[in-house]
Amino acid sequence: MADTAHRPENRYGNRPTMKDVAARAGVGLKTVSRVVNGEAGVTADTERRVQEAIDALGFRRNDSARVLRKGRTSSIGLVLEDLADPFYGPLNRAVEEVARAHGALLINGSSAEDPDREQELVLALCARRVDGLIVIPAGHDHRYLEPEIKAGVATVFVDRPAGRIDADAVLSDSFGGARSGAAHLIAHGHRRIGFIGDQPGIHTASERLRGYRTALADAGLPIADDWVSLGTTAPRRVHEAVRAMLALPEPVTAILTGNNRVTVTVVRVLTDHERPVALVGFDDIELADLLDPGLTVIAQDAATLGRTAAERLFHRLDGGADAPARVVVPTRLIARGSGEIPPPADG
Amino acid sequence: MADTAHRPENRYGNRPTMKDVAARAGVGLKTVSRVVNGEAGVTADTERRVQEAIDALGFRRNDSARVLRKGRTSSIGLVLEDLADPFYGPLNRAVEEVARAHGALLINGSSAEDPDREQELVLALCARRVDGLIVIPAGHDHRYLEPEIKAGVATVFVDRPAGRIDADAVLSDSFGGARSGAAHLIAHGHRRIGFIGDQPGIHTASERLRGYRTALADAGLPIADDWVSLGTTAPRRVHEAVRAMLALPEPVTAILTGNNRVTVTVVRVLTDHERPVALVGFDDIELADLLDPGLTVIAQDAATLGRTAAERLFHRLDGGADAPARVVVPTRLIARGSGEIPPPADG
DNA sequence: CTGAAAGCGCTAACAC
DNA sequence: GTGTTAGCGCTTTCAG
Repeated sequence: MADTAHRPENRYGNRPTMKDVAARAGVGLKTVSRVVNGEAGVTADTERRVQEAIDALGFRRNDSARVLRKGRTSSIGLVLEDLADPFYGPLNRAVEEVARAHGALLINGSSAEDPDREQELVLALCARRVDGLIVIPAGHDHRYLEPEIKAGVATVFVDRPAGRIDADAVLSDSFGGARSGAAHLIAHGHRRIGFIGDQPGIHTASERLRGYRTALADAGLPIADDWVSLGTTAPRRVHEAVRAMLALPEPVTAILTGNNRVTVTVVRVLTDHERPVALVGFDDIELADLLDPGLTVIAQDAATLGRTAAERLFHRLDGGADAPARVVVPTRLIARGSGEIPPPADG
Repeated sequence: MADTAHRPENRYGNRPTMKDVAARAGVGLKTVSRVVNGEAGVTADTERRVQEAIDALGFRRNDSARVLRKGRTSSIGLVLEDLADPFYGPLNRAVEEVARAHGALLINGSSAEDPDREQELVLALCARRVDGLIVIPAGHDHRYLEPEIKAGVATVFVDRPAGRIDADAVLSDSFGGARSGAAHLIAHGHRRIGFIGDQPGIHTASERLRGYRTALADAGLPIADDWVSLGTTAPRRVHEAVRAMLALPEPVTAILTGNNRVTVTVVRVLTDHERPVALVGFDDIELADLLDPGLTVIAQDAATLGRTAAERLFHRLDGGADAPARVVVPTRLIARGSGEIPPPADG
């Protein structure tokens, strides 16, 4: 047909349109639209004829066109650090469930902890005109989002706050969690407690360090420089940090870790160590209860983090115009054995 | 302005369009389009003026309109069972990386192992006109996809094959993996080996059962009915199955599990059991090497599964028209101790 | 209850 | 180099 000759090659494989359905059913375009969208005002008989044409043609509404006209995509974007990280799985799922309840689809992407990639991804999502955005930030400067937010893209940050802009954020209680973890070790008699954390530029990492420091200060305990190690979560780096703390003239008798990647490496090192060393890890880990001793952790509630953020987002989309707020989700200390090991009698 | 009065309320928060940019820069619409898309044929001076207008207005191209015109969304859909399941994390990420390399975004969703929800999600993605679809099927009848596939939606199934349609599938070697796991236990002297698997309706579950049966048959070993238990992965169900096998007059001396949820429960039960029982689990588990004994597993390569499926998808999108194929990704047995426990001397 | 016309914001095709 | 026109497939508006 001359009519279709102008179409781009792979134009949806030449799918039928409402116009095609209308022609086949012998009705007007708008009537098809009414049937497809379940609107009232169509005779049962007309509806049947239209439905037959739809089935015969294999018609499915093109939401791209619908979106262009309606101005809403009914989709939200979620940018996280790594889709493969088990910590983000429950968060991702929780966001999805809320989105689903609001009839929205979820577009996902990983920043790979790279600020440029984060920005690229976020702006691509804005170009797609997602209704809202949930971001676990990799970068520290989100001013690039200002025009987008001004233009109406609701945005909620999770796990870490936004940098240099005022925006909603839903965060775990890193400070309180780390403080309670350190306090737990102190309560079990430890006086030389090491902290092995992530890079201090990361908000949660510095908050956890602050919690550790506060707990020790509150207990009137000093902190030696040798007891604190911050850096990448690379096993090698962590491995060396642990060995160094245990090789001190007065070695640490307990360790608090700043996240689960660090924890795993520390567990491996301690398994080979002759003397028992107490350990409290930040973030829960699957099977932590099956280890011997069981791993005592400060558990974050990733699902609540995601659900809260998504609910906040849809609150905004529903017109909520209150000032940007910071919501803090509590952590929970789960004692399983490793954090209850007492210091050696001579320590 | 009267011009904007007709617009829907929340129309992208009234973002500027190319027309607005053109007016402000004093150029034609097409020139703006050229600048935005980096096309050649624009003077450096014109380009600068357009760029200034873009920045001043905070313009960002509306991809919804672009998609409508171009006929391709540059997005693919991934439907999996549960975004929160750690097994799917690496798969998800691998798919994302391939999509990203092809300039496509990823729309994600969970079927929650519910065929109706799978269908609903898949059809919603088709309405969005995703270029392609990667599906971990929950249901067993995918004929609902026939019109979509015919209309040009490339579709690849992963982890389990499609039901009642002929489509590409990328699968783990469930049969070979289970067979090698059982053979491993036989090689270590076991003659009474239990199998605790998932519901037999699930393709991978029945394949793994078949691998178990084949290994025992190949070794000339009989299989008692009491040694095989299939059903949900609910801890309670698995717990009872294990206890029953261990309470037989001639109890099993080794167990092969059908997936990681089952494995976790079995480990818990065996920890409390007086006699050591050998265990090989299907699927690797984080920290499996830290358990005592270390957990011997048949590891699937979820990332390869995802990458292979995504590559196949883009191969199709690039015009690949070969017949639907089934690609099998090998598994790997990782011996860590639990699978090398010998049977008791009297067994 | 039904349909014709306009237009969402962009790109393709073709002028100039 | 640049601009004009048409139209992607749908929803909105308004007239029958």
